[in-house]
Amino acid sequence: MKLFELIDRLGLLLRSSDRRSAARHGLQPIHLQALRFLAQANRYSDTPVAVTEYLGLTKGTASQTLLLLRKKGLLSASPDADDGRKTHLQLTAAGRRVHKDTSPPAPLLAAAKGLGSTAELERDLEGLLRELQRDNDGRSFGICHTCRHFQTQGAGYQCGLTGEPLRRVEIDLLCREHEEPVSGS
Amino acid sequence: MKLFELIDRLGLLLRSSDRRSAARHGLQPIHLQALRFLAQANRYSDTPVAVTEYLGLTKGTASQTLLLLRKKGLLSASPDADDGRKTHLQLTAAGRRVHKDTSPPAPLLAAAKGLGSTAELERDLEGLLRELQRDNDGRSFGICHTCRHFQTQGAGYQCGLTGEPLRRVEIDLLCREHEEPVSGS
DNA sequence: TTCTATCGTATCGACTCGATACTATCATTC
DNA sequence: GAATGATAGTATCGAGTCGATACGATAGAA
Repeated sequence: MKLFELIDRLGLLLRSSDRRSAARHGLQPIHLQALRFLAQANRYSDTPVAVTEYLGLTKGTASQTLLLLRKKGLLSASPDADDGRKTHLQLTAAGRRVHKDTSPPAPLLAAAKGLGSTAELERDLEGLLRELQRDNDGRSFGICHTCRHFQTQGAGYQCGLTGEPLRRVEIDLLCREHEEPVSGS
Repeated sequence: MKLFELIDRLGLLLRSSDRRSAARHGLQPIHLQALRFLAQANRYSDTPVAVTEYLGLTKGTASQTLLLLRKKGLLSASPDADDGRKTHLQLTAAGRRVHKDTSPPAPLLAAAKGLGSTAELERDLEGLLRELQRDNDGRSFGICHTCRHFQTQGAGYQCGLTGEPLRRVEIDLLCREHEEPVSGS
């Protein structure tokens, strides 16, 4: 199972690279992961539960991590207008600075340069990812406009699941409710 | 930088999968990583320093992790015959059982099945890996017989760096001193 | 209204992790 | 041989992750 060893080792290297860049900001690797996700999450996915699912933690652990990020001033929180249980999280200016400084890690960027085209590599990894997350928790966290529920509405867009209209900038973000289109469309 | 996001997410899923299977044995993900490495490490690499470098930790942290694995009876340690500073680590029968049960993680195995040939994927990942570890700490931890110092000696093998003869089973193991062959050979 | 599911926080104990300090052994140099 | 420096490993400390458990608050359904 050579493929596993390669991915495993790659993950190890990226993690230790993350550890170093996180340390520059007084953070842990998991904090960078959380910031990366929230920087790309749409309005249905910028909440503690979504972070919990994405990072594969329990909600208690995720809550602690997010609390620390808020305390450090990298995240701000605002209550949902309609649902009193929900909290929406946004990167502050400081949070965006940290995110920009650490994503993607410079070493990987350099490494990819020496590889030429990455198109088929990306296709293969995508396939692997889809299979894995089917097993994991069922959530794919895909990009909004590639979703089964994504609809065009005249000149605009809307989500078929919630019925809400979507702004242009939202359709490229990650969504917790994302589902692969039914095959054969 | 789509490639980064894919690898990042893949690493996250594997890690959380590791976390679950580690928990079944009362362990943390890092313990599985250590066992995986030691199960493949040759006689120059089955020591705490090698684990330290491979996992990208500090030696203090690695020492603690290994101590716990010894306390749990998954690793045994024996002093080096020639160098009083060195300690060699071996998986015990219990350690091998845990390793077999958790490597590779079942979900990945299943995911790879639906992918067909993984040859070019592996080639690409290997290239990426080589670049990354050049940046990281310089050590590639490659397989003995692919090393610049690997030599055949009559019917046997030997390491050109230490001058020691190598047994057949050793030449497929990972080595801390591994160096890519000089190009053009 | 009651029941249940969901969202989020608080607390506890085991463990990771880096930093620092320390011991012991080997290698080099004088 | 003795001093010096490099290498291998351990011990301890504080901050933080992490799962488990418990809890409170809101929402939705029966």
